[in-house]
Amino acid sequence: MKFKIKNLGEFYLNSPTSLKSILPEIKKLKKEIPVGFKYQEELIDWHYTFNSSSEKEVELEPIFSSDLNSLEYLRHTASHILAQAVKELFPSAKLGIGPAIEDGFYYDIYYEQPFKEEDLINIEKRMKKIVERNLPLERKEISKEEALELFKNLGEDFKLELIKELPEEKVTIYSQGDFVDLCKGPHLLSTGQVKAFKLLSVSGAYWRGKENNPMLWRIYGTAFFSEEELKNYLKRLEEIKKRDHRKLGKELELFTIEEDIGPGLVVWLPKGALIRKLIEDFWKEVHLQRGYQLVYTPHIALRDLWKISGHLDFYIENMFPSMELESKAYQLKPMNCPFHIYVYNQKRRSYRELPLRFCELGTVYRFERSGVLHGLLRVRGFTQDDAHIFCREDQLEEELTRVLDLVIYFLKLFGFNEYKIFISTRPEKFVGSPEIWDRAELALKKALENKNLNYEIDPGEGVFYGPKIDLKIKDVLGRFWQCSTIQVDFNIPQRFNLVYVGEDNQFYRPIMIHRALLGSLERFLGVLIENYAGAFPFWLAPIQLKILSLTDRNIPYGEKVAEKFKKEGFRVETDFRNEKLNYKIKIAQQEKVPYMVIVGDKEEIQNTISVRTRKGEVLNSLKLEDFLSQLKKENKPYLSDESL
RNA sequence: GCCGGCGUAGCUCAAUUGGCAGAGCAUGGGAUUUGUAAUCCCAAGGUUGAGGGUUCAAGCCCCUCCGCCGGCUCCA
Repeated sequence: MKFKIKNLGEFYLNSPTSLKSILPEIKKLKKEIPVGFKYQEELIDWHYTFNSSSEKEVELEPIFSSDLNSLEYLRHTASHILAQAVKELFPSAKLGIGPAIEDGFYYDIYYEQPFKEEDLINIEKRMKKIVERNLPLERKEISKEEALELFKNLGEDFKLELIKELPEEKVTIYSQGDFVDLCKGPHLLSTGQVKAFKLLSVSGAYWRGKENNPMLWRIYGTAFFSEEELKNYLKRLEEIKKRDHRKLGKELELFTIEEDIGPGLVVWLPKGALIRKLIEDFWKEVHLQRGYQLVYTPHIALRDLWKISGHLDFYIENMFPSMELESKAYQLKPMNCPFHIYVYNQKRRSYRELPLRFCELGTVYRFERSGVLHGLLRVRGFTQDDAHIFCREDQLEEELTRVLDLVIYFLKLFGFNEYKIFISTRPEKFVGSPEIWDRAELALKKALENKNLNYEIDPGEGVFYGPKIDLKIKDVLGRFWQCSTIQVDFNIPQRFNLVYVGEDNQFYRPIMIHRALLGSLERFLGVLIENYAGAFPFWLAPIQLKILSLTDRNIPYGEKVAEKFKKEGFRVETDFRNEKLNYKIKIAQQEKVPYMVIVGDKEEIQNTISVRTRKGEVLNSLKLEDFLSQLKKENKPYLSDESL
């Protein structure tokens, strides 16, 4: 068998042995030794054995430690080392699964007692010893029967369950020293290659994520090829902690969630409310410009409305319970769509009127289980930047394209230029005909292609009423957040018997698009706080300027300056307290005010101002008029691409 | 909801084996009149998340509940 390895040359193997056999030859090349290989889009390791001679020539792409894929090998091996360490320290522990994940790895392990933070320290120490032992890994293919026998003897009940469900006749196992695990790989050559790792946390996790299954302990960790990368990652975790919107929200007095008011219910404090107002005003303005019509609808409605819409059938576990009043049942709304249906149904609609686009910043209430609430990102009452578009089928693609255009316009405005986009297609249980689903899915794809956007398909993950596009935005720290969603709905127009009159005077059913661009204002602001680290751009800063007086003598001049800014519509605060300038700067800096305007005797005499930016730049003796005209230019939503 | 951890002044955090609840910041008063990230002094501030129990004595130990944090699951 011939192996062609990109940039490394050609190698030969006669009998079916693992790739390790060619390792000595590669070592002779005195080049970096690959971590593993990519073979037909799959990651394989040195332990991999090509068993048939039918493939005479095999092309392999080497994967080096600089390649992102290499982390999969490292972390997967790290998770085995973790499992081995736990088994050595706690022999009665039973192993669940232990994959490599985005930022590290975990292993789910059953044990009679919970693992504590101190246990993690000991486990980590034992892991270091296993790394020092530099145990070579071995891969073996065995039959299912053999595997069942092996793991039965080891008492690994969870592994038995996994093996029974595997479709293949043969399964692979990896071993290192005395430790054996069911695993399809890929792995490193030996445990000694795991250089920099750290265990991070432990928490409960149901076996296979199912609530009636037993709970295992999930130990999380991360691993890198160098100490430096590990250090950088830990630094990033610190940075994430510093930017936590719950912490900044308190420090900057943006919002509060009070035990006495209720879990998951947000109170916007004046500064946070102001940011929200600025975004809302802009949002409304843009929507009106783009052919949407603004509506307002109530927060509760008769419960029967939700019977017609189908929410009581498929959404009830997310709804607050009903309220009885004068023998009528009312329901707090979990969604805005039924209300917009009635806006549509105010009169007989003609094909000429379509598309109709109704938008609303609609506050909805959804019951979320107590354990999942999280700051602004997961709440029980939130305001969607919602809209429902009613259109003809032949308008679907164009409408979807317009929505995408709008969503990207908004996201760019806030500096989000990278996205992950997913199309969710027809699930097993669905309404409407397969044909109309196919046409809608095609419309979604075409709309994305019209905007030159890459996407992935989530097969079968659509809601039962129609396919959808979900958009995840990437923030400055490289994290992804789901905000925007665009959903096609064949169900609700039918349930409410929506029609329009066509050119031929017949009745037709419109298609409805649900869409939220920012998602919910609560979540979006939470993401924004973290993205900006609380330092909002000038147009959104709750306090744009702070006037700092040097001494009490300068207060009247300071007041005059403040008035001029206020007259131009800027948001100004003054700090005329009898304190040192340093102190006032420190405070303004903590408040993340974009510009500190300093007035002292010198400025007063020259009739100027001195400005310090929150980045620390100092501009002395500016003419007020010059600074004002600069600010006027800056006081607009930021657009990275003016052509949008 | 489940598992583990946590809950002390407005905020951030101390309080040894169970032995008089304390500091910094913020707040109020006073002194000082200040030049680019914290001037000094004084004062006030608490039913230690709530309720119950053990004890001569509970912030600390036990039970129940509430909330928060990290996960599981779900999603805007």
